[in-house]
Amino acid sequence: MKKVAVVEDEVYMREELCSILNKAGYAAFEVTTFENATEQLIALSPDLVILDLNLPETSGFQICRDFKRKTSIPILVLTSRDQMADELQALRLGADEYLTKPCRKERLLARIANTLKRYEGRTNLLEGKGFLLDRTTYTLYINNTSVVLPRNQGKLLEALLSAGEHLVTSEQLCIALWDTAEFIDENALHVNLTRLKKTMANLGMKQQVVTVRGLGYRLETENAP
Amino acid sequence: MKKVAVVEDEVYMREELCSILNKAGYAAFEVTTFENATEQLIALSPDLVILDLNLPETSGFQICRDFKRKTSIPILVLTSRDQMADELQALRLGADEYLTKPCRKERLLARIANTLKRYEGRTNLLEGKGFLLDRTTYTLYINNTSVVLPRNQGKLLEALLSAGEHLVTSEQLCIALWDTAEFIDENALHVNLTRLKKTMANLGMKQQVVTVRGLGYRLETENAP
DNA sequence: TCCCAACCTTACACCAACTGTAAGTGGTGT
DNA sequence: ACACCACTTACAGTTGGTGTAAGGTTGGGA
Repeated sequence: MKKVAVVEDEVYMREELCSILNKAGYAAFEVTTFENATEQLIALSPDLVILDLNLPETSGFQICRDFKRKTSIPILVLTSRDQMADELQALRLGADEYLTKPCRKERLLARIANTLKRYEGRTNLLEGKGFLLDRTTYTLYINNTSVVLPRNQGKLLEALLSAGEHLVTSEQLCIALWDTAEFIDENALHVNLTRLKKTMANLGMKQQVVTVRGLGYRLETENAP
Repeated sequence: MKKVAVVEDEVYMREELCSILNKAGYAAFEVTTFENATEQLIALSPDLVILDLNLPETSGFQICRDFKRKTSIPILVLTSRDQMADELQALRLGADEYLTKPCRKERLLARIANTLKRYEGRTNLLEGKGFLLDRTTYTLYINNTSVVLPRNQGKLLEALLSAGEHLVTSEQLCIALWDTAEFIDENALHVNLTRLKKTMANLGMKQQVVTVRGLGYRLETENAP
């Protein structure tokens, strides 16, 4: 059953929403304190967030941006603010839908279902500069096409990618590959790195693996020519 | 530059839209005859389609369904029909956005940008009941996880899926597998089908392969228990 | 009821792709 | 110039996908 988080300060509205969601077969969770709403949401890790914009103590916009920066969970903004500027702002900050109150429950449910559908399978995607990586299958999406990376190359790219563009030591990479660093096989690691570099180059990826002599490796974004 | 197709019968509206799109940095393409609109769209393969519902000779709903069955390109419905029933119907048939005319261009552009962003990397996904299939790599997305199908199983599932739930003959499946039906190897086909059935069962998929004796195969959706 | 064709299952052997090994090359700092 | 680290390449073992073939089931017509 899909989890939906409801971030709304007005009690009656919140309960009404939860009731609708539960009847429609979702598991609804209420967020009732807002100063650390983003952390609460991350801890809850729902499949979708319904977010009001007018909140006490903080702004819905703020939550929207913070949450989207850390997750790829969809956000549906449901608000009484009907100014276009608000809508544009919310969409720009990463909201996936923007509905204004009052909103009939059929429309709300249809939009929720629609949004969830489009996020199907998107849960395990890691985001790189100009590409996406599925951490489960190591399918790489780039330039409107996709390739399945060999397992080792996938693991390496995942390890590098989840470090942002920070340095990753050989040891960490060994653990990523073989779940142990006891008997580090530097050679095998280098071979696998070479292979990854080659396939990334062949795909024309914007990010490339850079070695930091004596320390480890990191991803680096190519400068525009 | 992203390609946007405009399916709209009213000349003034169409040109206006294209002008807005071009100014915003998209490459706009007009569709002006509608009886084979789906084929035209497929041939064009834009990054997004703007679709009117009231068209001569055919229905926007029809186009929406047909197009979504064959591609995973996003559709933004832009129509003067403001009845909720129309909106629900469009969303159910696979539309990604539903805007009613008149619509300010800022809102339209914001929604377009938003939709395109969320479709990044998803261009080759075929949609099944409760799962998605990447036609390039045969990565299967189901239940918040993903698996890469062996190539033959992927080809078979792709062939079955793109026929909706209609019948597919052995001959068609052979062509899908080996690009020829000259020397049909019924046996090898059956073995591959068995394998596909087994992996689908193991994944607990809602759709399953049903054989129609003497005619061929088709996908069937399991009834709820 | 029996029979035959269509279909399914299973096991096995071939083949392609990925992986680690190992030997040899390049390049960087002292 | 040397030592050390990093890279490249080739090769062989392993794994997993595929077609083949043989035997088992199913279903509809005589």
